[in-house]
Amino acid sequence: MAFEQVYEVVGRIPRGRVMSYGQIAAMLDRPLSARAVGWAMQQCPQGLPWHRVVNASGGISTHEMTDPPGLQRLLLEEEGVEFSAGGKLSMSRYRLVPKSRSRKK
DNA sequence: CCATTGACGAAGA
DNA sequence: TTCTTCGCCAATG
Repeated sequence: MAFEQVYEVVGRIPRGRVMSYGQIAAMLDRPLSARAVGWAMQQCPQGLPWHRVVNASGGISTHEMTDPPGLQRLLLEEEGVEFSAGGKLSMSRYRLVPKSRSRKK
C-alpha cells in the first residue's frame, strides 16, 4: 500500500465531494485496506484536502490528537456539504464515483 | 517473529 | 437504528 497513492487520490477529490477510506483503498486495488488508508491519513501531509475523507457511514472519524474536533465538519460545510442531525452527511450524495466522477444515482 | 492497536467496513444481534 | 464481533493492512512494542 503506497501511501503516496492515497494522498494522490485524496488530492483529486473535488470541492464539495467526499470519499470513504474503503473507497480509496478499493481505488488502489486494496479493497480491504481501509484501515491502512486511515493510517496513511494519520500522516497526511499539509496541503491535502484530508477533510474530504470520511468513513463509510458518512461520519467523521478523526481523533482530536492529530486534528481539532469539529474542524473537518466546518471545512466540509464551507464547501457546501450539508450534515444531518447525527453529525453525518449523505454519502450517497457527496460520495465521489471513480471514473465517472459524478454523484451516485 | 508474535501480539496489540488504530482516522475502517460489513455483517449479525 | 445502534452496538458488538470479526476481518484486513500497516505500524509499533
